[in-house]
Amino acid sequence: MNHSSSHAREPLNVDKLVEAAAKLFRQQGYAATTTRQLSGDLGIQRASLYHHISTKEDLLFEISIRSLTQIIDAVSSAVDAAPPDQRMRTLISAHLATALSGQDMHATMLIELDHLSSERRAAVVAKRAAYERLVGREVGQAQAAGLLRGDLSERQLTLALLNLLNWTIFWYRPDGADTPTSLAAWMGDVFLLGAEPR
Amino acid sequence: MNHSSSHAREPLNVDKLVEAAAKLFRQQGYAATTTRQLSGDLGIQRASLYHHISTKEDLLFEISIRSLTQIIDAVSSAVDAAPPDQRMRTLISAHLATALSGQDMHATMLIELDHLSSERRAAVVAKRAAYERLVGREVGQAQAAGLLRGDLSERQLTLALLNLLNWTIFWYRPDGADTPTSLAAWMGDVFLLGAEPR
DNA sequence: GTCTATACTTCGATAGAC
DNA sequence: GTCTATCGAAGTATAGAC
Repeated sequence: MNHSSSHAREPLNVDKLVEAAAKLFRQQGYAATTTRQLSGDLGIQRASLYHHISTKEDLLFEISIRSLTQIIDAVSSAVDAAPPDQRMRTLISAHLATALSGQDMHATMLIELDHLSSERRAAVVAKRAAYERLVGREVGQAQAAGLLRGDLSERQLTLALLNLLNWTIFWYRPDGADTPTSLAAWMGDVFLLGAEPR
Repeated sequence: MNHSSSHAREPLNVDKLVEAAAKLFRQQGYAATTTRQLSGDLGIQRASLYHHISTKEDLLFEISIRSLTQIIDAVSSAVDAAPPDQRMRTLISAHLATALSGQDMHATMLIELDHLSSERRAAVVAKRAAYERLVGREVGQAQAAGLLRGDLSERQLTLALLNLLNWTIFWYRPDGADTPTSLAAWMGDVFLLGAEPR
C-alpha cells in the first residue's frame, strides 16, 4: 500500500512510464523535460528507461494516442446510452470527466503535437479529427432534431463547444471550487442556454 | 519596400527581435527554439543577439508583457466607448481582434508562462489576473444591469467566456473561413444567446 | 531489467577584435 | 553594433557488465 515511496519497487511498466512522463510534460513542456528528471522521478537510472522505450518521443506519442482513444471511447459510449434530449449534456460531462481525470495526458496531447515526427503527428492529427467529427455529428443531429439552433452552422457550434471544453483543461485544479460534474452542469448551461436571461 | 529579403538590413531593434522570437516560440515552443534559429531568421550572428538582450528568457518576458498590455488597453478603451447594451459584444470583438492580430505573441504568453523565472512569472500572472478582473467586472456589471443572467455566478460566466476566446487563438488561421470580425459575431451569438433555439 | 560509464551532439552565453 | 571563435554545461542515447 506504499504509493509514495520510491523504495517500494514494483515492476516498472510502460503505463507507469507514460504517467510519470505526462506529469512532467505538462508541468514543464515536452522539450524542457529531460530523461534525467524522468528517470529520477521513477527511481531508476537513465539507461534503464531505454529498456522500455527507444526515444523520448515514444512517450509523447503514446500519451497522445492513449488520451484520444480514452476520450473517444468514453464519450461515444456515454452518448449512445443517453436519451435523445440528453445527448449534448452527456457529451459535455463525459468529455470533462475523461479529460480531467487524465489531465496531464490531455493537456500534453493538445499542446505538444509539434514535437512529434511527421508520421506520428499525422496519426495524432487524424485521431483528433476523428474525435472532432464525433462531436460535430452529435451537434448536427441535435440541430436536425430541433434541439440546437439552426441559424448557426454545425461547424460554428462545434468549434464553440470545443473551445469551452478544451481550454478548461489548462486551468482546472482538482482542489478548486469545481468538480468535473459541477463544471459540466454550468458549462452545459452556458453553452445550451446562453449568458443572456431567457 | 523589400520586406522579405534578409539582405535589406534595416536597423535591428528589440521590436523586430520580439516579433521574430514570438513566431518561433509559437511554432516550436520556447524551450525548443534555439538562439541559432533566431539569429538565422534575423540574418545576424548569434553573438549579435546579446547586444540587444541578455538572455533568451528576456524575449519571452517581453512577449508576455507586451501582449497583455496590448489587450488590456485595446479592450478597456473599446468597451468604454461602447453603448451600455453593446459592451459585451464589443469586449468579444476587441479581444479577438487584438489577440488574433498578435497571435504569435498571445499564444506564447498563454502557454509558455512556466519558462519564466519566478519573479517574472509572478509579474505576468499578476497582469493576466488584471485582465481577467477587467473581463469579470464587465460581466458583473452586465449581470447587475439585467443584460446577463443572474442564476450563474460572475466567475462562471467569465470563465466560460475566456475559454471561448482563449482556445480560439490556438486554431485560428487567417487564411481560413473566418475573419476576426465574423468570428466575434457568431461567438458572441453562442455565448449570449446559447446553442438552443430561443 | 537494471546498472556504471561514456560517446557524441547541441545548447546558451561570453571574450575580444573591428 | 556586428563579427569570429570558443567555453562550459547539459542534452539524448548507447555499450556492455551483471
